[in-house]
Amino acid sequence: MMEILTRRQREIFNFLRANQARFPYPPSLDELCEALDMASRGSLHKHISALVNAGLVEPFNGNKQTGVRLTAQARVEAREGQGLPFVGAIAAGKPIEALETVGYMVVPEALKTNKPCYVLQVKGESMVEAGIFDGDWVVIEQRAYAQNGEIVVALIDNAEATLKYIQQSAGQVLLLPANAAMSALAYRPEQVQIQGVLVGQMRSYRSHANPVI
Amino acid sequence: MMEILTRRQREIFNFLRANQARFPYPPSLDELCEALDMASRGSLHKHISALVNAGLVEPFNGNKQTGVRLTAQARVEAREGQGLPFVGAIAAGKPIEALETVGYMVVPEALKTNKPCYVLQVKGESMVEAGIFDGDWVVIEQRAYAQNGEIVVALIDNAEATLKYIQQSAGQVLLLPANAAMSALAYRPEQVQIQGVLVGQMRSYRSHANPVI
DNA sequence: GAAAAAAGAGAACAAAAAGAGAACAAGAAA
DNA sequence: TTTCTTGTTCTCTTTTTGTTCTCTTTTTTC
Repeated sequence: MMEILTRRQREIFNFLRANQARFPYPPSLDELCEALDMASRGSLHKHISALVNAGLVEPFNGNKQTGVRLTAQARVEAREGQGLPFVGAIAAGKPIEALETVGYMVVPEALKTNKPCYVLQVKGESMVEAGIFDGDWVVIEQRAYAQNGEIVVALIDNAEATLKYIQQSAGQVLLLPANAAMSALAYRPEQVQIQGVLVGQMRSYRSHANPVI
Repeated sequence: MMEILTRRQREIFNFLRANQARFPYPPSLDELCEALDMASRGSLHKHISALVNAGLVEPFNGNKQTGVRLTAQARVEAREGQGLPFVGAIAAGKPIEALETVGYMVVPEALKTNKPCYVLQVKGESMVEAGIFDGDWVVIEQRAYAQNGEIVVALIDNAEATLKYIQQSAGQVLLLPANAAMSALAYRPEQVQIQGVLVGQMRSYRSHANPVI
């Protein structure tokens, strides 16, 4: 009954799971062919049939319905992976490590990468000229290095975490605010630990919006 | 009784849902035909009938009323859908009515309200000082009125749509950009039609992020 | 390398869905 | 009245979609 999936079948299932938000409506076999860069509807049908058999995709003519849609079970599984960890606010004098995961926040696909990401709330005015305001949420891709000019979460002297533009050169790391009222700070490379790079930003214009689920 | 909608039926339903406030009055079948770029009223009628059957659209002759209007239930369902309609970019010289629902975008709870909302992509620099940049996505609550000081999507002379601060007084409506290089514009109240109010904003720092596809 | 399994291309087919267009009655507007 | 718009019902054609084949290519396994 519950046959084991082949590699390609699992590949297609993962594609469906990861991209269900891409399709406004359950995709037809033809549409899926294009999305998967396949030329033959018949070939794809073979795979989808296997997924139906495995209980991961709704059968077509069982319901009189067109389009490939995941079963409820498969969908729940997909949603668990949708939220990013929300680790609270980026507060001066407090390393990110000290921040626990407070909850999870659903973030649009376009605002994250396919690497591990987390969400921070911004405190302070240091990046206002970059369009990042006090209270905004930022999506951070977790990594320890950055390109010059990127906006990073940097931990300074293992004590203070800030969101700033970074400019690295031999023997010196510059952290540049986007605020004419503040000045750039220079550090030795060993003082600065990159905790992630900005990949997305969000703002609510409601007074008491609560992001966490 | 509650039949399952076909793809086209759901497509049309979503169109209605996303555009209900864009029609001053409930649209007739002919008007909808034009909006949907269909040539045959009879064909559309078939779809609308299916929606009536599904309890999503008010029956015509039940009420002695013309025009297609959603049922109360359909409005509730609008909230259950996880994504908001993404209606494309807000471009100068183009009324919002002309924009179709291009797709759907998953938006954090904190960035929307419990009223109908939709997502627009911002074109232009008129709101940079409010932290809204070219290419950002904004979440708009669909309503026809606004408080002074709110940022609104305004349709001017039924032709041009923009995102601006609004300042209404007797006999005059001011639309204020957040850009020192641009100047405020004054209109008579009847020239300005409010299409929605800004409730959320998002930005991606990835190069080619596509929210809907 | 041979055999087996998996994946793919492409054609053909039936059913469903979508669409065009005509016709008609009821009502509103001129 | 006449004219126009509205919803409604038809028939007919076109397009889309799932399904089932056969055949070829690629990958895996022994």
